[in-house]
Amino acid sequence: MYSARMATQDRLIESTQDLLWERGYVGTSPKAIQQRAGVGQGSMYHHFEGKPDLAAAALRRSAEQLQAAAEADISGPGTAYERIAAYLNREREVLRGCRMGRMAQDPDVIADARLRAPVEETFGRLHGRLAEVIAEGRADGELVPGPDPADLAAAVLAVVQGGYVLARAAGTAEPFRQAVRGALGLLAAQRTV
Amino acid sequence: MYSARMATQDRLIESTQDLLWERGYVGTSPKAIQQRAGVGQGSMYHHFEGKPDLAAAALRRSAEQLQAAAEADISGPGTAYERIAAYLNREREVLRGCRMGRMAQDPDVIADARLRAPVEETFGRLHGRLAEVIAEGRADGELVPGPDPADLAAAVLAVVQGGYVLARAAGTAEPFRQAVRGALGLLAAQRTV
DNA sequence: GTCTATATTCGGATAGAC
DNA sequence: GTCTATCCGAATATAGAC
Repeated sequence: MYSARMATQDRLIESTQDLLWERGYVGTSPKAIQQRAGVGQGSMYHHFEGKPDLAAAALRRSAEQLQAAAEADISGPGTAYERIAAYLNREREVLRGCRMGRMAQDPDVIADARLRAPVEETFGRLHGRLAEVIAEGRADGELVPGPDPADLAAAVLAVVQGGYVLARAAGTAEPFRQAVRGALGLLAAQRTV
Repeated sequence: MYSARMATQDRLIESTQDLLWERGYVGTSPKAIQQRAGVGQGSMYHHFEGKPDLAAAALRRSAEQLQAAAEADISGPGTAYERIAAYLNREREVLRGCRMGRMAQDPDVIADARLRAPVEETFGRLHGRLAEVIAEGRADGELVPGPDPADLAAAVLAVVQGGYVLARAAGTAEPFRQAVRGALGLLAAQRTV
């Protein structure tokens, strides 16, 4: 249930964002969305064509938010290592998992280009930015020559996404934190300092 | 549809294993299981109490199979690095994702101790074995002193699980392979050789 | 052990009044 | 724009015949 001040569309979108995060696409029903938004059936179908349409809007918004948050860390001040560490250490609410990564598991999302696009784009951009930061670190002499920056960037992203998986499986955030420490330990060995 | 030779229970369990992998727990209906197994309603409810019971049996079996496969790589011949590389490079059918990791996303699985146990146990054992191998590599002088073996083991596991996520999001196996190459590149730098 | 009814609720949506 | 009524099929099971 959201502020009565907020526009109906926005309440519907936010409810959908939350439910997709918690329960995934298959597990999210229009009725549940309406109830959480405090909105009736007719209202939802007036503003959106149906569940896929609303989900697409919710995923687009989540993608924007996630990209903005990650960008803030990755493009912050500091060395390449520090910026990657900032990104890795930012992650929060580990047991809720990643809003975008979760969607990658859902066959109905993967099968629908409109739903998959925000997910693919989010990881594509993050990957690109991380690879740039690593390449800059190399160029500056901060990092030793070694594995392809694109490969390292993928490994960093994977540690985060996999960390979420391990944490949820374990019922505790500890595996996520271990994985991040492990990855940072390995990256630290790449520094010339 | 499975061999008519196979016992009804086994056909039901295998159908369930496949469907849980493809569609997750929420996305898997008793009817779909029966159809894939070529078995009627009554038959399924004769052998199993219901969907949760059947899912528990399927997850237990998948857990055994996954653990055995991973154990074969991790405990094979070679140095610590080579055994980890064997594990990382073994992964297959990347776009299908991990049968166990997928379950970690499903709230109904996570919430039910009986369903979550096989998932938790699988990752727990894999983590333990990987940490042992890394610790052995340290003790043998193959690997330089560095991050906690438990942290490195978690990072390795996370790279695999996260690699699956990135690959499915991208619609191609490439991100998985990049992440594995990146992780192996970082691990290679830990060798004393 | 397996099959065919039957039951109940939910999922996803349309129709039309206000 | 929002509400209520209604629709149809799927999800998950139970009952009882064979």
